[in-house]
Amino acid sequence: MARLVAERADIVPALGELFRTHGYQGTSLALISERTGLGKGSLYHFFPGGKEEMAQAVLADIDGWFEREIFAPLRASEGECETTAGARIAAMFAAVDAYFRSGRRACLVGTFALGQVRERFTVVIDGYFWRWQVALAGALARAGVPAHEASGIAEEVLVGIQGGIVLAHARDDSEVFRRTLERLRARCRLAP
Amino acid sequence: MARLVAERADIVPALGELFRTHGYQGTSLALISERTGLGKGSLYHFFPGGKEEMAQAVLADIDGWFEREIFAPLRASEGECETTAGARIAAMFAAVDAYFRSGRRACLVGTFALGQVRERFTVVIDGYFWRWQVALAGALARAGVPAHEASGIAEEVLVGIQGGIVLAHARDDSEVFRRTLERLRARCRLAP
DNA sequence: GCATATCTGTACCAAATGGTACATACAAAA
DNA sequence: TTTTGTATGTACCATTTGGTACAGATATGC
Repeated sequence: MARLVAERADIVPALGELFRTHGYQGTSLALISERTGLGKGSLYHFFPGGKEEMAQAVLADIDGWFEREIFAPLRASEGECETTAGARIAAMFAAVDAYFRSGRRACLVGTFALGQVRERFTVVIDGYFWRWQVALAGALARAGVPAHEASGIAEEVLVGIQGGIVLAHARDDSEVFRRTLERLRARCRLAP
Repeated sequence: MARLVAERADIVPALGELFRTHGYQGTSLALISERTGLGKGSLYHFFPGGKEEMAQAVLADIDGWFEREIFAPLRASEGECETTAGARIAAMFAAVDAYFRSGRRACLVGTFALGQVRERFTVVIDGYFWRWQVALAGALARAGVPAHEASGIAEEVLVGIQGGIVLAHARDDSEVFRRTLERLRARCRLAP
């Protein structure tokens, strides 16, 4: 009985990839057990709430990552550090491209939003998109975009990212996603 | 044993709504049986291939509907009838808004594209988006949009529709979808 | 009226589902 | 070294899964 993981956080990323590619219902405990290498004993030790708690943990992990790597940097007001708001928006696009692997990786929040499972995770799903849009709109305003346009453009960016992921998957082609990001970047009045 | 349906086409729409909201794996035969009112006997009579054949039938049905109501009208060259290419594009947006119920109804093709199920239905998923984009690009060109821009704008429209659906679901708000369509309409240089 | 092809309900199947119980192995603190 | 809390594997559970078999009901053509 060699110990495989020290804490549950160690397998959350693997769980994330499973839920991404197989959906909530499509991710069976057998599959989870196989991919993580952990038996049911361990799984239910780390996640007493079973599959639902695993999904919640994954969503919290993703939410935390975006908060740290995307939302917070966007919100950081100028003066705190030397980078401009424009540079931070550019950094967001780069991070998004990397995170979603140019559209080859699905957005778990978006995937959950589309199905019936949404109801189980409403709060997280709702918060994720709202906080992203508000943070981006703020950065856009600080970058010189007229206040009444900022929120609309931010919404446009989120729509584009999600749509780009869908089309990239449908066509099995990451170029659609890259082109979309490029276009959105231009829409934010940033140099490529 | 009262007869409920004359032919399998009668229950395909109901199957579509089930797959839309519960996904492929989430749609169990028990659920199908309950919602359609048909027992397994009837279901396997109409769809000997089981669930997979049901999903294929639904996709074929959807594909046929879009071909008839969206793609073909877009392709129709001017002169065949009196409407202009611009009017046909406007009609497409209206039809899309109605079909997806302003984003409250998911796109089954998009949903399938995101998950692992994609592999089972690659051909249909691929064809659906390509034919749509090509037809729309043609109509745009005929409406006066420069040829080198038409395909890009068409892609932008498809991305926007899919992204709009995702965000409308996430926020449980159809306004995001309507705003997106409005914006895309403007992008096609059409009056609202 | 009768034969035939088309439907439909029920019973059944093996496999997989999410989940529980518990004895055992391990590591770190005492 | 013993103790204690943390992991882990295995066996097991009821339920549900997708799918089959088939007898009986219902239409339709002759």
